[in-house]
Amino acid sequence: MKSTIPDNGVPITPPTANGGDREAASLHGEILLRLRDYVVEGNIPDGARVPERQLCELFGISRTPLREALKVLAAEGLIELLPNRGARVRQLSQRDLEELFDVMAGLESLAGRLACEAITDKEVIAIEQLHYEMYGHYLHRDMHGYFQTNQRIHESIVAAARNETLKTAYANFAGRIRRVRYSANFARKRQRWAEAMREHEAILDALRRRAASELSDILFQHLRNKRTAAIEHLTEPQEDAPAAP
Amino acid sequence: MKSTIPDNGVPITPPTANGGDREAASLHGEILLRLRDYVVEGNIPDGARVPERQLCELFGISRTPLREALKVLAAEGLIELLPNRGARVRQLSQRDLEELFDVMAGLESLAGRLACEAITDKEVIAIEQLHYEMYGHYLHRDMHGYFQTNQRIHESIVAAARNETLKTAYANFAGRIRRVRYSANFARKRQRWAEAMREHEAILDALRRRAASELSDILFQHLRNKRTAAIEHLTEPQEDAPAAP
DNA sequence: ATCATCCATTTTGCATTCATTTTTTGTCAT
DNA sequence: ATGACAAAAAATGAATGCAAAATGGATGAT
Repeated sequence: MKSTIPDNGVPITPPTANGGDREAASLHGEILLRLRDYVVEGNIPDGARVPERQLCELFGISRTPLREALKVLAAEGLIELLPNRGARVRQLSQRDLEELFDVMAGLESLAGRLACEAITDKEVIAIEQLHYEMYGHYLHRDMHGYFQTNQRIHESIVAAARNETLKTAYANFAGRIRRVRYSANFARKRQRWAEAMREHEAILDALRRRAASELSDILFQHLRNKRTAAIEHLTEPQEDAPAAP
Repeated sequence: MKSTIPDNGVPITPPTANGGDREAASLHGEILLRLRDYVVEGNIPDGARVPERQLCELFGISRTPLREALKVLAAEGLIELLPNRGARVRQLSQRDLEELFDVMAGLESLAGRLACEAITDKEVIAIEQLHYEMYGHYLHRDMHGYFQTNQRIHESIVAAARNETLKTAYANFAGRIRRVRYSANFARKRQRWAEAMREHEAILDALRRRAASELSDILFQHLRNKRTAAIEHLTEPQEDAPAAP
């Protein structure tokens, strides 16, 4: 007789679409991670077909695990599956991007709200540190450093929300956008940069006061503005380098 | 020479994990839909292993497409993959449920915000209609009807957000929760029911005024309260049937 | 009786094979 | 040359095969 009592093995495969952790016990899991990076990093042009056989050679595997990974990437929205015509890299329309940014904004807005309930003083201080670091990058017009620190701040807020489900979803959507960022590097307008700094001040302030609703609002607006800048950048490609305040 | 110019075929496979639309050109897509339903409807007990071979017989297919579907369901978070031990239905801890509810709350909060930007008067009126209908169910203590209408209201709000990406993500998370709901039927406390009605009044009011931030707040709080009720229900199983106001 | 060990059976993971469909190439008529 | 058509080649999607691992049960020691 077969028992339906759950066994207590440890799940190795990520519980949900997962770009963060670098674990992989099975071949298909390993391939999933590698292929996702491969696509996100833009090794296949937008809208181009995913060369199944070539990738098999590249990774040194058979088609079965690769195809399994493709199905997952399709579910994540990174690629599309065409009936009898394999997979192709999903080309995001401007509308798609707007939608993605809005969802990201919603998730971060949520993260801020939850963070207010759970964040420790120590964590707030750490974010303050990052904020000043970022301000330094801003003053030195170091865009790369600025972006990196900016991202760390947003990640810190998501981490402070104490919600793994949210974190995973956030990582998933971030991955989809990152792919676009690789091809078209988002340069911000000077004006927008100063604005963003001010918004970050407000974020920090609301976080200090644990003002959940307020933080939620500010974060959404902040991401919304980012969205506008990004979309504008896509339509009229180049923009001036940022200058000091 | 191979061209990298995108061909213009029509993608049939859902762009992301998709429980809503009933399309499927490929076998694995068909199986994905059927298997997802099969799991969500609770045909396999919590934490039990997913019998690969049996399901193949049930669906009349070979293992390959089934295994592909399993990988996707794992990515969606409905099942877990154990290395060399197949798949098992993911058992959600109380913490997992709390997280899921919070993410749902965040998504609906976002939906409300976006809806305020895009919703038409006609749509608002339609939601008002649903609201009165729901009130009728409330007065008649028709819990089933109440739930159904309630769900339609929330879906209407999500639809009014005009964001397919959001809608898809919402459906995905809703599916994960629905599985739990099948096993433990969420009965609400009488007091909570009256409260929920009041909250819905406020939701409708904010929606009429297109008060984005306010609606966002109310929706989050509304879902938060739902969460509390649901979790309480899980720990102390049964509760009284709702009475008239 | 309880527990550990070994072996048969089953299951899993991946590679390989096979039937279709699509894509490319080649031919011919205009 | 250009286009239509047909055949060859390649690809996709699914089924099958095979080695490795896990499971279950029998055996034997304590």
